[in-house]
Amino acid sequence: MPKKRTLPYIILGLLAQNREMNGRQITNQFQNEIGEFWKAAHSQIYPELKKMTAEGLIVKSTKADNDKEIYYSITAAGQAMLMQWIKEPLTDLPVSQDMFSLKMFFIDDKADYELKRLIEEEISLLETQLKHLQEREKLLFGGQEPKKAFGHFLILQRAIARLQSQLDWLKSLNI
Amino acid sequence: MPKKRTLPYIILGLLAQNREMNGRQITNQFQNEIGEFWKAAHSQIYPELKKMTAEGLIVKSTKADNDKEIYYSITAAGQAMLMQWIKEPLTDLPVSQDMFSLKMFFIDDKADYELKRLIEEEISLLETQLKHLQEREKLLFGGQEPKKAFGHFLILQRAIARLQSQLDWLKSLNI
DNA sequence: ACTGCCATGTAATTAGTTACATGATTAT
DNA sequence: ATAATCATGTAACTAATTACATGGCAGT
Repeated sequence: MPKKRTLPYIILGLLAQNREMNGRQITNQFQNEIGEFWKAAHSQIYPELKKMTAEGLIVKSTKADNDKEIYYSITAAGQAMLMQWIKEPLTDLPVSQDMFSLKMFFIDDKADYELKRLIEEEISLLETQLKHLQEREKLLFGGQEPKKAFGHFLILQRAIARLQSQLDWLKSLNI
Repeated sequence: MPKKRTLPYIILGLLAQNREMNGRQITNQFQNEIGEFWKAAHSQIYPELKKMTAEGLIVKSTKADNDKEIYYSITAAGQAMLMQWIKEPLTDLPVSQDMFSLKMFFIDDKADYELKRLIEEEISLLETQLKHLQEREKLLFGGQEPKKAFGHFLILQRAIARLQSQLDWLKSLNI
């Protein structure tokens, strides 16, 4: 039994929201909110789009004036597969491959300078990301609960709350 | 340039703390605290141990009465490489491949039943994990700040705080 | 002219997962 | 007896990363 794949579902989800996207537009999605939870390079996406087309989950088309850009749309079969995926129960929590925690884990001595250094670096990274997400929230929703894209709104709220609480915790340490 | 590896450093870190472990003991570490941040199956660990032995980062030995169990210890070269890794600056935040957030992201409608279902499932998973970590904390540290394994203590504290704040946030939602 | 971005693709390699496999020991 | 756990290993496969590659178009 092969490993459970995720990337095809993300692509289906994007195409369910947009009706038509090219490979580059899909790739760019991983630079914002989705990038908090999944990364994929264009070199992985283009072959995946071909595979999904062959499987009948998406269809491609080109514009009359520009045959360089290839647009994809979701099919009924793709829609069905996306819904089935969302309905599958959550079986386990994610493993966040967190270098900060991993390195900390191996520092035995409270007085080790590296401990302090790691905490400062992590605070800096978290603050930058928090600012970025707060700007995204303002840009996309402006503090208002939206009619559509409600899930998107929620995960952005959640990511912000999570960053904020991590920062609070780190700053409360007396190292 | 190949992708930055992490597993060898984790193995070095464990052997820096323990002086001698066999493959199974190393594998088992991924079921507790380290498992929050990294997963590895024994089928990945055994070949890695051989590779690291060939590179002179660790050395192997067997007990006189049991040649089935192979124990490994860290070398000076291994120690040096571990310290160098810890000193490398943190460059970016982890991507937690979180199915809950991903699925939520694709739900547009606040009234969609799947939204409520996902939240309930996530709460259940988080509560189970929180209980587990609270028991670990009691077992390992008993509420006391330790002299040694201070980093271990901190990441356990941090994981618990993070789970707690995620639960608070989910429960505060009115879906 | 040069830099950067749009747009798509392939090649080479590594990391990680699942499954297959063996044999010993311990508990019910 | 037989099931579970200890202990080590290999084989087959997939996912993902890095690097290589091409050509057009827009701005300075």
